[in-house]
Amino acid sequence: MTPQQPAAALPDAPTSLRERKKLKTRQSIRREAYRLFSEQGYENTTVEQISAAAEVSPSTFFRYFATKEDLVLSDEYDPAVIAALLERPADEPFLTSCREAMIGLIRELLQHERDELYTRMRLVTEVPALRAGLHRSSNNPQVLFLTVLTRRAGVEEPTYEMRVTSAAIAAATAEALLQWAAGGGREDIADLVDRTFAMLESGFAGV
Amino acid sequence: MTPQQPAAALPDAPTSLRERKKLKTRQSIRREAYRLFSEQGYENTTVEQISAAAEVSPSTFFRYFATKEDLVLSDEYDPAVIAALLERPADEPFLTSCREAMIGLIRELLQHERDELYTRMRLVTEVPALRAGLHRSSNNPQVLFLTVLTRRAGVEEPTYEMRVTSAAIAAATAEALLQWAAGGGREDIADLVDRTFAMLESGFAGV
DNA sequence: CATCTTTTGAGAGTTACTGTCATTTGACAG
DNA sequence: CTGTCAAATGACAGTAACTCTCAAAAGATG
Repeated sequence: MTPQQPAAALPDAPTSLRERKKLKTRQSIRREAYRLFSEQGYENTTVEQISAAAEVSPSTFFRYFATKEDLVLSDEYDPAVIAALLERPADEPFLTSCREAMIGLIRELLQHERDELYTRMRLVTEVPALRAGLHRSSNNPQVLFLTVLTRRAGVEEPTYEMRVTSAAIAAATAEALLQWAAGGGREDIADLVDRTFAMLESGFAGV
Repeated sequence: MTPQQPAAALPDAPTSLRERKKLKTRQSIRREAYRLFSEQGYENTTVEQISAAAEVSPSTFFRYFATKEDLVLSDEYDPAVIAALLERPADEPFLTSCREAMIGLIRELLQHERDELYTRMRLVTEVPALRAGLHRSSNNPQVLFLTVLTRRAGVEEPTYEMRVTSAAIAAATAEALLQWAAGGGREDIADLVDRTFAMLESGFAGV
């Protein structure tokens, strides 16, 4: 491991008034939405209610979030994940790169946004629509891994092997996060991720 | 491998007139739907159009298929998959059981319903909504594998290790089928599945 | 043929989204 | 401070996938 900078996981503060207002609106929509979700559930909460609570029009809601699912599933971590993966030595086994990168990022994330992450993952475990939505191309972690894998190999098109690898890693990682949320956030997530990758690396020897 | 009966992959013929009619309606809806999909695409085809073409009311459509996605994603293979998996020796590594069971089933399937399988997988590769829908609990292969794993271990609740294993296997198997469809159905699917499981078993050694 | 049960169709309602257009609001030059 | 332009917003109309309810049609049964 090389010594690290504080990991640019968080985008920098906006400058103009316009940008600041947009950010506030976005946060307001998210906050009100989560509040309503916790009070009456995801399915029983309409976009109209969320918009009203956040004091914007439904039109505006959909300008900020393409779908109601995106409210929960979209994040801004993609660039950080890609960066962390690319920082790993290119000759390291990809599984190792992923394990180290993911553990580092998640640790970072837990310090700053633990509650939000927990709420979100909790929702994903409980709402079937969200669980499926995880695999929509817009927020699919598989394409992230695939992107890095392809770039690392220095080729244009990913091979079949790369796709399978990315799919398996994405599925396993998602399972770790879901397990963490399902367990009330009490388990050590780094340990979960570690165990998960150990299984992948060992070819599921014990099972 | 034990010698096999002709694999009860297909449910037996219905008896009463009522049952025969229901089956015909179901097939008619599916057939007209696929025809319309191929003519104008999945997204551009409405349930109303499908219902009209199949000469049933939209109400009836939703009595036969819970959602428009289900038209493509639902199948009747689950019992066959479970049976094939349970036939394997319980002390065999689970990956081996899955590989053998899946290859056997897919071979069987290709002989009888190759065209339909191809059309469906093709649609899944091309329509993002369907790709995500693959992970809805109703048609999620992961829960299939998980069911068998749990039963084989003779426990009530699946362990975390079982969940990760099922998730990885399901993701990898899906990738094999999708790759087969994406390649125009020309590749040998048994070979694809074989390569896929080899990757899982080797711990993705090459990557 | 009469009756009971299952299947169907009609219709009204909900909700997530899309597209358009006029209005508002912040950015910026003079 | 003012006028102008671009970006953001809201109002509104429309679409399509469902859901629910109820009455009519059709197969099952004695």
